[in-house]
Amino acid sequence: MAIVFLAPRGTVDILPEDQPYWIHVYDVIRDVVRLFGYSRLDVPIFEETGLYVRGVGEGTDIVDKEMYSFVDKGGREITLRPEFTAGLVRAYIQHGMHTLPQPVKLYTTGPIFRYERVQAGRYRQHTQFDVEVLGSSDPAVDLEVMSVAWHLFSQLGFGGLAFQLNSTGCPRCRPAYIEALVHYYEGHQGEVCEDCRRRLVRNPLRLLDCKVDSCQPIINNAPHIMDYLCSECAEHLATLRGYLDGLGRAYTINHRLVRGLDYYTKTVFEVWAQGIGAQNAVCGGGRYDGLAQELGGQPTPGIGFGSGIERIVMLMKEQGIQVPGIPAPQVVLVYHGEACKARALQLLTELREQHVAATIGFDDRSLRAQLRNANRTGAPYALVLGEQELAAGEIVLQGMLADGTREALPLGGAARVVAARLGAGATCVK
RNA sequence: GUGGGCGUAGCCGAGUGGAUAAGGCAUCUGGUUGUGGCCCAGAAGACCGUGGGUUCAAAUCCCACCGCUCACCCCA
Repeated sequence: MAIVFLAPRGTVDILPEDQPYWIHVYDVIRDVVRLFGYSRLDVPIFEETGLYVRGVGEGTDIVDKEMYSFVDKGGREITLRPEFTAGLVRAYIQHGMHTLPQPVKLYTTGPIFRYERVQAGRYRQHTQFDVEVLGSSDPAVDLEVMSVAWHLFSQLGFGGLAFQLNSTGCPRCRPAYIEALVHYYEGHQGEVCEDCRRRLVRNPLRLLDCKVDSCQPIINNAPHIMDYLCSECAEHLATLRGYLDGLGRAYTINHRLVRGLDYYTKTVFEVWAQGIGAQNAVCGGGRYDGLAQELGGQPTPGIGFGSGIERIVMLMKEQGIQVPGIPAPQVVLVYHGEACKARALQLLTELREQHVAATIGFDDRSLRAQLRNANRTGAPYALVLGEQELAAGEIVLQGMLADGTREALPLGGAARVVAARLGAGATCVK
């Protein structure tokens, strides 16, 4: 039989065998956000296109070539969310959250859509854990947000992650830096790659990001934004670094860290991993003190990050991190003959009402086939009901983990007895 | 958008011009009219990615397209 339909390019099915990783990541996220005092706010999967054009910025790759945009039946311009921040800031403004105690600490998880060429660790639909803190420009909030990421990765058991930190300045100091950078590169036009000549006019900050060998000496001698930060931005970074050093956090100041969204101001950071392909960022974020105002709200500083769960799961596999398995049923019902099947279905319901995780085989297969499948589930017990037992008003409880000891129980009230028997038992993990 | 690699059952994979396209895993059935794991036997499952070309003969050689994958760009 030829397979007709495949998952669309850039999308993946998260199969049952992968779910333990995902469940564990979500469990850890839940613990971390509780520990840090964050509230969940879910925003729609699609928004008005203008939100992202205004928020993320024209000229960014996301807006220029990566948005899944369409016109709905009502003629509205709609875009599948390519990031979380703009939507969450929109919700903050829409619901008057400036009236809440500030800052407001929010998180969410869910799918993100970007029309990109697929490669290892990069999908057209991926899932992010997103954190945003709105309403404070205190550098301690920068520390707080970075700490959420630190704690998450530490709780997941990762080693060898590299935290990268930089400042992108602000609208007051960044133009002077860009001007200096452009001026510097204009003197080296003949030496840099073709892409860099294009970046020079389109997006000068990205010049620092070039990986072409011949451009590296030029980058190394390029002016640093650190030397151009205004006193406010310089002080903000210095204070944050003081806090980080005080906590003994290892991080690298990366002069070349520039992020692809227009709204960033001051702090930007990423977390890098090795061994998951060329797309090595498992977390990226920064401060966006001008975004709320750009979106029509009161001036409201903010900072946040997104972290890609697909990449986190890749890294867990790469690092061999163990996660809890899927619980097996506690008991599997096995029957022989139609009368027994009908009675077994009643017992199945009774067991579930007693909170016993119970399953039954279908399609009237042979006892052997039913036991074989019961064994495969990893269930510690089977309950076998055949004509003999039914006639005697009994049912056989059979242990499945060892050599299969069998014990006859009265059929009436069997659910209660089994529930009591299993109640004290360990949770069974396949 | 650009470049590299790869397309043989659900999965892995042999086959490099010659007849009905190996084998393993998984699935189903049986060996035990009512008892799982191990073992054994059998069954089912493939328009060899699609289309065209070369040839007496193509899974195999050539071309195009499609798909997957990795990398560039950029990002999570």
